[in-house]
Amino acid sequence: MRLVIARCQVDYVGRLTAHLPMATRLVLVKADGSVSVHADDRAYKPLNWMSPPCTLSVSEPDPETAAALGVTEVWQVKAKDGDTLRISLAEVFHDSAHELGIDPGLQKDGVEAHLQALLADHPSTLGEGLALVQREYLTPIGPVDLLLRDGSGSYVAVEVKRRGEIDGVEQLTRYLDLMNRDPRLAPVRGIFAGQQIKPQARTLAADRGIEWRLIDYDALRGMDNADERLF
Amino acid sequence: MRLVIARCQVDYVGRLTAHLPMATRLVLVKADGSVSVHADDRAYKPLNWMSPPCTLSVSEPDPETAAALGVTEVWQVKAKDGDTLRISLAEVFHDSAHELGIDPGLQKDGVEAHLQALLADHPSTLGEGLALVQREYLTPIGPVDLLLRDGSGSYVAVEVKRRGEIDGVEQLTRYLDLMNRDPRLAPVRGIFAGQQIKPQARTLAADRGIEWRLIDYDALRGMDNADERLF
DNA sequence: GTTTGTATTTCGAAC
DNA sequence: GTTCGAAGTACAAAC
Repeated sequence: MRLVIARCQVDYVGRLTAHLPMATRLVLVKADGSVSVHADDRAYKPLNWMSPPCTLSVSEPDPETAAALGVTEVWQVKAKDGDTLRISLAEVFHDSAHELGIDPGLQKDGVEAHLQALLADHPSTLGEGLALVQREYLTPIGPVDLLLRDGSGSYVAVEVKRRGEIDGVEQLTRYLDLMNRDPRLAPVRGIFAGQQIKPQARTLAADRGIEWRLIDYDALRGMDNADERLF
Repeated sequence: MRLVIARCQVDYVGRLTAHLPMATRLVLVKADGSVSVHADDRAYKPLNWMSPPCTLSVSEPDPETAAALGVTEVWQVKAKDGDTLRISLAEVFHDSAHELGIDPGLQKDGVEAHLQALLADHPSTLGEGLALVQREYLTPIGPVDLLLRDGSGSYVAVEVKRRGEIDGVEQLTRYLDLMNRDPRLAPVRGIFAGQQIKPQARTLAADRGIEWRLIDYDALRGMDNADERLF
């Protein structure tokens, strides 16, 4: 990885045309050839970037820009589809290269899938007497996250979201409409479950006769660990 | 901005739980307090990050981790809602700080808007005998980029994209369906125009009876300059 | 302040 | 390879 701190001007021509006036910035050139330009704020998004695969070529500035802006070097980063990032470097304050090696990669925990798995193991969290029939129960328009059965034998369709929003309620509504047309399943009621559920999603769910449940992920995980310890 | 290249282990607890095993990475600490951790690939997204506002505090590792992993320093980055990024530093290969100042910011240039303006000025580029009726012709479901009329007086709806993809064809299809229900407009035919048009967009357009046209942006701009010179 | 929509989205999985 | 959906999405505009 090469780290360059320099006064530079950046021009991008590709999906849009963008221009960064001359200022001091960090330019990162990574081992995969990708290039990014960072300002001194914002953690997530670079000011400008070129995703790999792309190729960097260094050239001299034309005499006028060299004279006018003090540009000493021009980096041209090109993608296969012609997208171009042009970095015109003036003063270079820092320039260093480092060997990093391949990263072992991120281990994620707690995504929607895990939430679904935990709820599948502990369906009673969603309501007294509920039992799992099937995960990812397939309907013609897609899979229902959890299909449960309550104490009286009625089916319950559950949609699990990390953050419950309106579209999730719409999705569950479509499943319920469909399932309730199947005499082997009907009547099916719905539960919308999420770590968070937006106010409007709650309102819509209630309006559709769908129950909603807030899920305490940490508590569920605790139950799971307790299980592992017990058995 | 502080640049640190170090062997480190990273743990994030917040909206999810994530873990990065010990490896050499770049850690960026920006002037707004934000922190990001980069591997030696991918331009856009850091491996891990903490968005501002957040606060960084440095502490000693507990003796066991210090002994086991060689951790010499622990950085704890906390957001207001409790999200925490913990960076456990072992070997530090590089550590430097730089004053960058406030960035003047990105200037985006709407190529699509310009393309539309140029085509409005030169509608015959899209076909013999075509003349402009209106730009941004409003339908109940949104504006059609260009409404033209051909030599026989029939209307032509034009959708302009820098990169034509399937969704653009779908959009134009909706406009055409609607406009063709208006007896004052019907029959309306469609032209899908773009600097690039993806193969599947071409296929879909053809299938829908929509013509597509590749636009030479530079040539159009040339025509525009020529006009300015003439008049 | 909250909701909605966009992004040079990126990224991964399913098909 | 293409399409679809999720993301610790981030980010800006509209309400």
